[in-house]
Amino acid sequence: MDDSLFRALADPTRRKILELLTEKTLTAGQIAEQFPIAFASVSHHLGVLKAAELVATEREGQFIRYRLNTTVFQEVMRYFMTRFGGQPNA
Amino acid sequence: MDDSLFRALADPTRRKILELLTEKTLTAGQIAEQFPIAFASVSHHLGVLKAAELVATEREGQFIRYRLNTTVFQEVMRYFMTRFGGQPNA
DNA sequence: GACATATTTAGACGGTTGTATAAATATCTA
DNA sequence: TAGATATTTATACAACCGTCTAAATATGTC
Repeated sequence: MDDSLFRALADPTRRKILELLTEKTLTAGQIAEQFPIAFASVSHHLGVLKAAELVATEREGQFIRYRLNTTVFQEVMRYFMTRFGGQPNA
Repeated sequence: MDDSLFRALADPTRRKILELLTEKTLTAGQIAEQFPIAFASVSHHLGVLKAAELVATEREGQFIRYRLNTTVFQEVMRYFMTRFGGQPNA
């Protein structure tokens, strides 16, 4: 399991970004304006999420549109199911 | 969702500890001897896992026995299922 | 009580991380 | 091309994190 994935999930701002993206795709600006921190800081978080392949991007003119990469979430869920989804220990 | 939970999962040594505990319960020493780092460092990791309630402990004479807390894992899986388990976005 | 074993706690240290501001890059419009 | 908007990159800095050694705590044995 890739370490960058869990590290990316370890920050609450990044998890919030992911939750926003479950509703609909959003541009970087639309995401940034929902947080009280600087745009550049949100951009940094987006970079972390993208490096972990939790999100994907597409340029749309001046804008860059972000969407969830659901494939990787399936990997995360499989990780938990296969390792920790069994019977409780004695 | 509690922040300590994802932060606890963000370290590979701690994830390895959790995987060891899926097999059977183990004492702190049995866990520590499986890693190339100092016992005190493993003890620190165990403290983080315990604070996140991913593991629980029980004293057994001189030893302290660690076991998985499967309840919290169910919460983690529910988090992913409810938020990211749906249809891919357009 | 004295000593050995098991484990945690305290304090220190270097590397990483989240944030900020400023500069750079990319696109659009006139 | 010039200027406006959207976004990222560069740089800096304080806070956090993983690790270490040493000391402290707890239990068992003599």
